[in-house]
Amino acid sequence: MSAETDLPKAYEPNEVEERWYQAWLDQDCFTANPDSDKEGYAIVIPPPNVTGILHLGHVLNNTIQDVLARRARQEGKEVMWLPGTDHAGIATQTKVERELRAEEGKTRRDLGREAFLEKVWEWKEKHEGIIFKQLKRLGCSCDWSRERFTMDEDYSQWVSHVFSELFKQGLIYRGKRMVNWCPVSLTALSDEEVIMKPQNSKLYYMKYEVVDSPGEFLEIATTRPETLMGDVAVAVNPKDERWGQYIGRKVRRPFPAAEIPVIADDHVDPEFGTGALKITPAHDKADFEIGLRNELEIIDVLHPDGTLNLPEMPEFDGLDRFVVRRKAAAKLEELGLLLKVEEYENNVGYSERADVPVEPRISMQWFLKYPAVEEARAAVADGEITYRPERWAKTYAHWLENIQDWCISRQLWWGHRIPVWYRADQAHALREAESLTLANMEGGQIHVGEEAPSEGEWVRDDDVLDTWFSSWLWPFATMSNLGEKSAELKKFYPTADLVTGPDIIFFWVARMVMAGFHFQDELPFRNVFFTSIIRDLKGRKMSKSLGNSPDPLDLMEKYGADGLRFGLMRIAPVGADVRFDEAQVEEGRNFANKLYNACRLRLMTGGEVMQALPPVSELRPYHLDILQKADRLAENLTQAYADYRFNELGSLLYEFLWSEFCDKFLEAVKIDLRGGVAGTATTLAVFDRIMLRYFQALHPFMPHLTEELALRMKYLPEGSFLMNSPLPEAPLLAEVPAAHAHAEAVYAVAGRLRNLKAEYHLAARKDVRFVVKNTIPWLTDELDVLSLLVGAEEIVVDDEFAVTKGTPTVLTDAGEFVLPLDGLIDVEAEKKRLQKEITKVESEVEKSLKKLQNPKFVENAKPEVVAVEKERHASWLEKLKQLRELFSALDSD
RNA sequence: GGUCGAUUAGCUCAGUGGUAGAGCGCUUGCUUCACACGCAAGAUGUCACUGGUUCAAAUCCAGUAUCGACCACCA
Repeated sequence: MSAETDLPKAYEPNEVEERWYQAWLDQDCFTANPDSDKEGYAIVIPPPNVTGILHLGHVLNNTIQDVLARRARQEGKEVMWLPGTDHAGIATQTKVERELRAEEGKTRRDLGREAFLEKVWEWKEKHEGIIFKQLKRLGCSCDWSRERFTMDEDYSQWVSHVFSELFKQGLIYRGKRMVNWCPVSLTALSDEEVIMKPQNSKLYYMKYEVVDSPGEFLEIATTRPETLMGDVAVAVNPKDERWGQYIGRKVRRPFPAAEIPVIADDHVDPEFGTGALKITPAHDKADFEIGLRNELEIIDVLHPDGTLNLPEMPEFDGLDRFVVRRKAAAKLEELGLLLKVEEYENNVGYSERADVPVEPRISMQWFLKYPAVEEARAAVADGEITYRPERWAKTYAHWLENIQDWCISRQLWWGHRIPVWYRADQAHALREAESLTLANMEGGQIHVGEEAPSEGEWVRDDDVLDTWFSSWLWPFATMSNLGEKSAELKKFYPTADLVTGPDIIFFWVARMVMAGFHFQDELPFRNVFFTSIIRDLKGRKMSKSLGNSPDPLDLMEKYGADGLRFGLMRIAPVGADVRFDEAQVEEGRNFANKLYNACRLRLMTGGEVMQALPPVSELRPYHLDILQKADRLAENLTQAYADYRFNELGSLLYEFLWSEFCDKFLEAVKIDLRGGVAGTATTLAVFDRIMLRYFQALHPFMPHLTEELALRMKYLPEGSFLMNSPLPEAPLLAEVPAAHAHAEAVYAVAGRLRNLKAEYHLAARKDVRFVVKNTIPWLTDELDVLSLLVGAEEIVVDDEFAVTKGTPTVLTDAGEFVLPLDGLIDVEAEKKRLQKEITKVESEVEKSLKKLQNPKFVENAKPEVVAVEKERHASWLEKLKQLRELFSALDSD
């Protein structure tokens, strides 16, 4: 016996996985060659935050990408899976600021821009790469030689170039606009970074006195009394009869005291509150619009950090907006102007990162009019880009059709600084200018570009760009330097598949499509696969604060990377959320072990690897059956890949190996595998031919295990890798002889006989004998296998066998099987068993009869459906007849 | 308010018009010379509800309920 028999009984993945990953790296298996003759296939990774760590969402997402990449290699394509990270402006800066405050008690302003940025770079150096180490542990076949970062110098050149181009095209402008302001991060946010959350608020009803009619009041409802100091008008709907008489008159704002006009505006909903709306143009988007329409003054009463800016009212000045809300309400009450307060649930916009309510605020920002909007819309609508699941295409289209200019400036330090320079002598005026456009550049007042002009003194804009303003260039800026049509770009762009979450359709996917068209004249990817959100068993999102998010590294330690990959892929439905259960990963681990043990069985038999199949004439039904199923598996996998049905791929692979290959085939040919029998060589050949193909089929899901087993089984020449071996094209069986069907028949009979044994509590007994009567001819050749499958001493053919009363008998398609127990069995028990079966069969007969007697069924149904039904009915009828005979034999004395 | 999903076994989910499925869990029996991370047998369903289309509906259509996601300037 060889050393292989000393293989441990259970597969131990950890050492194997580490060893194979290193081997792949050492042999440059993941490195893409842009000069290759093969067809190019590329995926760009959705760049994780540079200092991020791996969570289950990443595992799902990246496993899918790895499966696609590995499959594409097997299909003979030149694969480039390009990895990289995102600088994640707000997220990273916030982390560093928090650390700075905790450790040194300083703010970023205490350090100054340059020193602070140095800190952030240090932080980045310290924490970057963690997530990639984790992806390597998972087995991801990224081309690590091409790792990119959105703030790499080359990449930054792209960002600045794109800004300049868009500015020169008149698509970027600067202006004072109402934006979403985060009072904690002290920066503007895009609409997409604002999360609406339902909030238990209060609706305050108050009254403003009518100036020309003392004692008469206008009633107003608001959720934000803290902004009333910025009120410049009260608006009512012109059609609202209750208030029409006040339009054009004035009411008294109680504090600071002022007379403000009552105006008419269609926006006001007469049904809501009192039908009168206080107008605070500085602190509400809708009010701002109304202010513009009515040329109202803008009074800003808030500091950027959300505290009140109202020196004339020291009781409020400097206090937080929410404190002032209560104080203002109290003051109204004191003044007798507060009518009532109602509980009220409304939606409040929160800052995605800082998780505080955003403040609508007028500020000077840079905006982009999106380019290539129509092309981007059409690409998905016309199917040039395929969305999976398709329904996200509608979400995408809706966004593009209602697209708003993108606020791209951020009042942060970490990021790409806006490449705009102001002439030093005019800097102050330019910074405050109502608008800045192309005209200012043409007039020589500003310069746009990464470097200041050599002549004269220039100062740079202080703001940085939204992180997504760099991410949207990802598919091509990672592949080429500015101004260069790189080999990579020629070979791999457009990329094939993008795998990402539907939550970033607007942030990222849509914008990449626009950038692709605008800057490369070409869409950036052809397929977008949207992964599902992973939830816990209670349906909650995974989150750090809930503590319901298992660490993927722990899971890999416990179950192996392959186990985690397989478990997750099997449960990832197309387009719905996944409820994560560790038991599913355990299942993946168990599956790896099952395969390992099937191979262990083969290794224990020993013998050479069989390179060719014996002629079909030498194959038994079990061989034909499993070969045919292996071919069918390959076809089904191809189809499932075409449809991106990863969960189905998992199920197909699982089902074939466990149910078909192990439970049926291996059990049927076990004698051969113990060696030294006539059939051994044939069976080994079938095993080897199928298993090599199966390793390839499974490889994208379980790359480490399959490489390891292919090596141990000596299926591949020394030094070659399973991951690089192309999928075979020809099926294992060119033609399938009819005898393959005998195998399934034997398995079915075995099931019935095992069932019978169990009913008489003989499941564990190996010494039982069966007699078969009226069998079909070919079965006699298969009785040895049948005995093995059933766990019987022997099964003999004896048409003359006299069945004594009470002897259990089962009817099968292959004959009448008797389990002679010679009086051990209670006649009544056997009658009961038969009666149960008769009842079952009777109801089947009735069901199919009913169907066949329906003339409309016979007329309208497809002929093959009717034929099947007829056959079914006939066989049930025959069975019923036989069962009744058996039963009456018991009954008669 | 609008849009889009989901609802199938105790749990997680497959199932695109023709006999309701898998894994886990549960019950029973097995330490059988690949595997107890295993083997064998078994029980378990108003396919959310109400209508409609059809010879035939878990499947197609309409509505209802519940849950969820996204969009939206009712303060």
